[in-house]
Amino acid sequence: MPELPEVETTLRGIAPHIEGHKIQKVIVRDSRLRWPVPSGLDKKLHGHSITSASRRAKYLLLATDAGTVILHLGMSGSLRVVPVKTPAEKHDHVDFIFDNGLCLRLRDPRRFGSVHFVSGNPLEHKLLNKLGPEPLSKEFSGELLFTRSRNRKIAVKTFIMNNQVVVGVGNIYASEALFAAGIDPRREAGSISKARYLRLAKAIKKVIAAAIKAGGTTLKDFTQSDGKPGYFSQKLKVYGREGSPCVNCGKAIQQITLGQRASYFCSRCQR
DNA sequence: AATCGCGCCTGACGGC
DNA sequence: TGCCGTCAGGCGCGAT
Repeated sequence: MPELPEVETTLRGIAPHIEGHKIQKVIVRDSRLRWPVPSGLDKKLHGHSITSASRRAKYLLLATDAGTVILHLGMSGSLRVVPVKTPAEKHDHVDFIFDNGLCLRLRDPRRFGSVHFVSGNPLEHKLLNKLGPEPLSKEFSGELLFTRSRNRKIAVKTFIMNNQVVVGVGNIYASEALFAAGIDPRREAGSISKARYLRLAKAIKKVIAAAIKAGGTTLKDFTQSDGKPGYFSQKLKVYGREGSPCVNCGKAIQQITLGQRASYFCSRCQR
């Protein structure tokens, strides 16, 4: 379940191996991802070098002078850099083979991920052009949350998970940030004060930055078979801890469903 | 415009 | 041991 920190960790792991390198071949073993992998990728990309690898929200952007590959890891996707002769395993759907003997390999058991190719500006792509600010950018602030939430009746947790409000706040970190800010996830977004949104924005930045830092600790092994970023090892204070004592007050953490998604909180510490 | 609920998909897990 | 039902979960999309 890649959240933004895992995608960022992936980016930092793969970028040094692929930037500036020429694509020799693209192999699509299974094009049935969330949307069909575009046909003719090999023809479009053959002979072109990656000019930059970057990220927008949870989308990875691999730019060439012929166009940009947009990748999303969905629920279960992972990207690894492996020696080109490494045998593909089950669920290894797409390979980008480079002239440095390495292969960028997309694995995605549940196939919720996707691969796109655009010849123009990738940020104008339909999936990207309505996205809100990056959580770690200065454009994302408590002011923005407050302004955008006026007259909104949805639960605040659902609100901050809306990609048009702010990107990259997934289910885990939404719960964690609301706990850190002391806000009940069920509260109506439009009823929360500016002061509390200032706290919440800071909490979102803090929890995501900490998770990226934790993920970074495994980067040195990124080309090895174990491509799992280590952000799960960071201590989650509420997520997945139903029934366990709150780290602040000891009361049992509760699990509820909001917007068809598991949500965890402390009813004493979060109001 | 805002909100709600669906469905894609497979591995993990619980029950028998 | 094996089979089956259930669930999770990002997120776009159609319906309301």
